[in-house]
Amino acid sequence: MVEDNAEVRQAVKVYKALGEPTRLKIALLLTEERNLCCSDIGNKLESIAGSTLSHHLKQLTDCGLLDLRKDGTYIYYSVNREIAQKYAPYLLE
Amino acid sequence: MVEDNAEVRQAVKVYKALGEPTRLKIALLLTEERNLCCSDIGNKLESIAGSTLSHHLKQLTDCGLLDLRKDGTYIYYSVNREIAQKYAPYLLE
DNA sequence: TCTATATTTCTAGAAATATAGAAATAATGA
DNA sequence: TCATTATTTCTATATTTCTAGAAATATAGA
Repeated sequence: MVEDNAEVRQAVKVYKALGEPTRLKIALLLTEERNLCCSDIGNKLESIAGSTLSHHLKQLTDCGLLDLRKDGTYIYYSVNREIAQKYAPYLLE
Repeated sequence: MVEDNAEVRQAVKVYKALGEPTRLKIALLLTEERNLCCSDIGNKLESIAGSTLSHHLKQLTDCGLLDLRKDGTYIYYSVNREIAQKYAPYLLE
């Protein structure tokens, strides 16, 4: 029987986060270019409300796939390569 | 900019399929044990309606993650290792 | 302090998804 | 043919998710 442990629960969260077009694009974007802030990301996507973007970034960080670094008013995001490597190395190709 | 090509769309589908606890468990189950039929899978999960299981299996096969082989009344499922390897090798560990 | 900018939280509507019962379809064997 | 079993499709309902506007919070600089 398949266990329902913390690792499986994290896997579900990671895959749920990546299973949405905008979020997968954000993840791919951040593997190409590290340390983008929220508004940089918004500018690279087409017409997305800040609140929507914030919602997506929260899911990507909550599952551990993105790390963030605060610098003044800005928050810079990058892909956590360990988590990406574990669950979705496709992102890193 | 991140392209919105067929590969990215398949990735979204695969991750969406895996981003739900029951479906991830089914995928993990089928990497442990190949060629289970619908009702075998149902018996290994706790209390799930046949129609619900059918719905989940459809998503897993539609995205290419599961292969199926019909034999009489039964349909045997197994993980497509190429797709799993590409998008979620975590399944194969 | 005042202003501007970045980001989040709150809220709500619209769309998508999960679930299961009932009916339908398909295949087998008596 | 009839009964049985496996699976899917149809339908409805409950829940979740996506989206964005408005308001709130946080930081920096004038």
